Amino acid sequence: MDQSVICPRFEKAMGMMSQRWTGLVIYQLLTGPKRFCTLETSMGISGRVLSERLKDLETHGIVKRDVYPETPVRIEYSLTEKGQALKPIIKEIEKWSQAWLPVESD
Amino acid sequence: MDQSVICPRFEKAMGMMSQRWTGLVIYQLLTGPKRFCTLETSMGISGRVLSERLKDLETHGIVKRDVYPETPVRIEYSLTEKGQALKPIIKEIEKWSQAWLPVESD
DNA sequence: ATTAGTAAGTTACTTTATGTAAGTAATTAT
DNA sequence: ATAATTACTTACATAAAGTAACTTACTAAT
Repeated sequence: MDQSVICPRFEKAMGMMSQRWTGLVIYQLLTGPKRFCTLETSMGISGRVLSERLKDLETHGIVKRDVYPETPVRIEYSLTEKGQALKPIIKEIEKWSQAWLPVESD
Repeated sequence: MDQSVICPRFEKAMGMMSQRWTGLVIYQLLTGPKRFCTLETSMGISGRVLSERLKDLETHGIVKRDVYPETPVRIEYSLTEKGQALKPIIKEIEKWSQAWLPVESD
């Protein structure tokens, strides 16, 4: 019953971006590498889902995971080139929100 | 525990766009007004959720609902100016998907 | 040597969101 | 009277996300 008249690549990208938290994770990583606990507390996502999203994004080649064997261990997540290429999308969402949403939203 | 360092307007926009189906509904409406059953079958969304999404989008002033009392009744959904303003976001997603996703995706 | 602390997760369980399929209301055609 | 069509809604099932406690690996303090 899949009436996909829509371009499958577009549909895939949209499917990814419309998963809860994905956009915000990318937004956070646009300002530089971040560690797990920083993302967790700065965006209020649950560890369970953050873990899941980072794995997905890594699988899709959008996020890179680097381990620094310090003490305690430091693990940093950052955007790959493919991930950085999502910046224009985030910027357009930012522009739209500033143009069309009220400053005092409930 | 809400550590929202993020701009609340941006967060709201992102929250909307990252709800399942929202982006695809807008994508469909960018090509002109559509009726319920057309959206339903062309994108494979369930009627239950489509109904919910259209109501939300109408509440947010993004979608307009017009009733034509023909027989059987025709109801058309279209984008408002605020909704049309989302076009650049969709276009950027389209661009990214064409630049970074393989043609043959499983 | 035991206790405590920290980062990065994972696990078990609960709540919320979405899918499925059948049902409703209004109208016209047969 | 029965069937058909559109635009939904409702009841129920499954999938996704939230919550809080637990694990592993390492070090520092008692």
